[in-house]
Amino acid sequence: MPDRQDAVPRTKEYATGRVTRRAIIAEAAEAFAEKGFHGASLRGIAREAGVDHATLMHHFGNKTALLLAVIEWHDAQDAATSLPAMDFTVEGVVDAFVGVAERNRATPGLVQLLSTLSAEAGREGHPARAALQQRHQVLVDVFAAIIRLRRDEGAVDDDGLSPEVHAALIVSTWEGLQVYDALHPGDVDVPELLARTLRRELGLDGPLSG
Amino acid sequence: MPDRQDAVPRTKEYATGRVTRRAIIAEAAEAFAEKGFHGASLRGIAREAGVDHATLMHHFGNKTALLLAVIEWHDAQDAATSLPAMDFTVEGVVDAFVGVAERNRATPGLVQLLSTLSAEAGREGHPARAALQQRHQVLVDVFAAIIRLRRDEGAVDDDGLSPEVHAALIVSTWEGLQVYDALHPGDVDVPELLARTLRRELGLDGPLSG
DNA sequence: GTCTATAGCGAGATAGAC
DNA sequence: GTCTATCTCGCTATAGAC
Repeated sequence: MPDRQDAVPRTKEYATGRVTRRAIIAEAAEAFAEKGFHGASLRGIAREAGVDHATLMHHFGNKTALLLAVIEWHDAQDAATSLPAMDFTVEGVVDAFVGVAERNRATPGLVQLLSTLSAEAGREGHPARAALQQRHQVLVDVFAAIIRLRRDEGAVDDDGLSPEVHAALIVSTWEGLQVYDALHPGDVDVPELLARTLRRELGLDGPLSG
Repeated sequence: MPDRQDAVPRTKEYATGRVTRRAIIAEAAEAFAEKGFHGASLRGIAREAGVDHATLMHHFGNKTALLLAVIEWHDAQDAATSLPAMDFTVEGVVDAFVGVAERNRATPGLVQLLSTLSAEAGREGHPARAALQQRHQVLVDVFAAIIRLRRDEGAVDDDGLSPEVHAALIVSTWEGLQVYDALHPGDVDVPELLARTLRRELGLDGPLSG
């Protein structure tokens, strides 16, 4: 695998840096998913993208920020099509998120990277902390709203937990399942267990049997 | 903070290397919990322990192995007192593990490190993968045995999941809660939510009330 | 044999020149 | 916006001390 110096043609748009950024992100997505976060090197990614190591650093600042850019780019492809199409009903929300879990099976490398990042960002001052907190918060807000709705409908009974805490418990289970699945391949079926959890917690398995 | 070269006296036991190992582990535990896995440097830990960087490498091989040694050392202090005292009843198991979760609150740095390690080890070939798999398996075995017991007793109904998968779901929830807690401090009460989850899944909240 | 030290490689990250 | 130079780091290989 010698020089791919000219994989990105030096067009006018190239001079703006956008092509450079996108080329780096594309190479980084491949490298991270293939070799893992620590296994991939910024020098190698930069070389494959046809730029210098310091140029990559100029655009992204640090390795974690580059990984975040990769994840955002990956999310944008998924969310742009799936989430807007989600109707805000209990069944719609469950189907949408189970669908995300199912599509995640196609990119286990990125899921594992995201799990690692979530755990790493648990430390104050981590460069990705705010982004990961917001990422969780989006899920918690959706689930908490559904839980409130279902309690008002009488479909689930109030267990004494605030809807937000109950939602956090669901999100934690989902994330924990992804970690467990990566560590014990084949032992658990993440989309199925997520679906079971959601149906039970959101009262879709019959009147107050959950 | 200049040289602490002579923090460990050159006694006869020192020559066996055990004192050196323990001194390194003690410094590593402090450094990892304080600065995180990547923030702490082996050179710094070695310097604080009064040995050379290469000496540390000789004893532990790599940074991850040192972290594992720290965690094993931490576990040994906890497990040696709590788990043998656990009676193998449903209440006993729940109390024992909720107790572990409560004691974990005292060392959030190490818990966060372990969460990160679990996520990282989700990649094949990771140096700590086998150790983390076994660590999970111990928990799954205990919970699966209890679930079997409770099903035989008729205290919980068979939900169609194997006891092992159901146990894996519980372990995943616990681990996920620890990650969530580190990322959103104060939003969730890990021991309380673990206790709720265990009581519900193991049928301690009344006859088949789920 | 057991333990410790030296030297070097490639990595992430920073600073400054162009 | 890009590159050169430099820092410290994890890690390996190898040799020396007890």
